Amino acid sequence: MCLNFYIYTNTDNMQTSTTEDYLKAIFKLSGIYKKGVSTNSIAEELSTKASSVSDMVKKLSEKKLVDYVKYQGTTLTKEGENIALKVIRKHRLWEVFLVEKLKFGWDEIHEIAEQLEHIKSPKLIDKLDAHLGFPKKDPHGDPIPDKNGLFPTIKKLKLNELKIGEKAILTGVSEDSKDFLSYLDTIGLKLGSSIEVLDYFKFDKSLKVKINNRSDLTFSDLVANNLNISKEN
Amino acid sequence: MCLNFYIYTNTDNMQTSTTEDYLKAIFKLSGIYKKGVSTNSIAEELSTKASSVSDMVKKLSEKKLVDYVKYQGTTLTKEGENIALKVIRKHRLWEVFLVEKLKFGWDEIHEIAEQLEHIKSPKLIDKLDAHLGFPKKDPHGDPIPDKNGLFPTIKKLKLNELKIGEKAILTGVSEDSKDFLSYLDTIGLKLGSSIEVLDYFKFDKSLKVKINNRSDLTFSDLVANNLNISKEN
DNA sequence: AAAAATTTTTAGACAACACTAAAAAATTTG
DNA sequence: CAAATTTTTTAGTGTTGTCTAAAAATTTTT
Ligand SMILES: [Mn+2]
Ligand SMILES: [Mn+2]
Ligand SMILES: [Mn+2]
Ligand SMILES: [Mn+2]
Repeated sequence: MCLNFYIYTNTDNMQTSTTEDYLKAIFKLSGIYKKGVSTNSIAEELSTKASSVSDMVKKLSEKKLVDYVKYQGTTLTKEGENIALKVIRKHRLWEVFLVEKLKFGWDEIHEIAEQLEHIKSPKLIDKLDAHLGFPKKDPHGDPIPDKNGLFPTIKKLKLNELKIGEKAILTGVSEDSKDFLSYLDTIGLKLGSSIEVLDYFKFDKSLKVKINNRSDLTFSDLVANNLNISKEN
Repeated sequence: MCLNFYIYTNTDNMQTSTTEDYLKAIFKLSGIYKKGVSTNSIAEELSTKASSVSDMVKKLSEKKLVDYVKYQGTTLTKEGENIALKVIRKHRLWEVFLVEKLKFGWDEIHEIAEQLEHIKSPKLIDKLDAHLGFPKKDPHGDPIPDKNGLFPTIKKLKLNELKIGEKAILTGVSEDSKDFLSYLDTIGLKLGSSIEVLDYFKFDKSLKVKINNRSDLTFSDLVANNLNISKEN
């Protein structure tokens, strides 16, 4: 009887799309700040207010999805991380679908995937995965977690870490906004493009680069910081 | 100034998935009862309580999506009907996707489509439509409204309207539940199957039928009433 | 280490939706 | 047509998630 009570406690652990978005945001921010994630940073990531976040992390903590101590930030529990990884898997697989099958541009898919990632079905995602041929990366170069939430941790090298004269291949982007991605489209930069650093200006940290051995142009540090690369040779 | 006010009034007419489901339910029920749709019937269709429906139709009426007079039932306005038809278009296109592309059975798709139909994106559905080759019917034989909400009104003939000796082709089903559809699967009945009425039992209105010129079996009136057919010859 | 600035939490409201119980209206029945 | 039954609405609550304003804690500055 007492055992029963224990077992069935917390069994109704189905998430709303809101709680899924919170867990995803905390997961993303955990990769950046290694300590507990700050209330303000979650609020900014989700375009909401700190007071709303404060309320929510308290509730997530009751559900044992996060560890939260007042004034000391939030970290995911194993359970919370599992849920976040499942949502990220769904988000990235749907993004592949939108680009590969429906022919959307990589700059148009984020908002749609933000909705599709919350569709609940035990079978749907694995069927989608198979339909897409078990892709390993999404259209932005991000790795897709497998059924068990595992994916290779690729050390991300940013374009602004290169020295003058070095060459690299674009392997991913750290920013999914339409503004950023359609700018890359207009300059002809896509995953796999080659980038050579021609010059570096100390004043504003901007870079003069040559892309695809053709056009010369200048990247601000902010742009360069959102371009993930792997060094050539 | 006054004009401005008028124009921008009611401009924020974005629906929640709840209101979309209400509008869809009212549309479906309007086809059956030609008068105003009763509060109780909406409640039953949506598995909710009459008091909740009473609240909601009042709100939908304020948004000019339904006409509602206390104690006299609810009907869709033109605007409400347009929204309902868009949701139905999305539901049926996603069902085609799930069966044709992801290889789901027709008995597994209803609940998933019930979620997918609420995804908001101006471009998504037309791209999906193109990807699927502009299908005209969903996996249950229901017509798919076009971009403008138009679809042919097919007069539905039900199996229990046939006389002994008549033959027909299964063109659709009026019931989407897994229980019903997987029963049809086990007896090998699918869209396009031929059905011949061998006998009719007055007592319970059940029918003895031969399907695909092979097996003989008996259908209750309830089953026969959910099988849509077109007469052969 | 006190003052100032920033971050975080609490308090109090609100909107959307759902529910139960009870009241009111409409319909069916005898 | 009055009584009984059914349908519908209202009243009062609860839950989830959001917000603003104000209080409290923490961190930074001087
Ligand atoms: Mn989302
Ligand atoms: Mn992505
Ligand atoms: Mn739905
Ligand atoms: Mn259908």
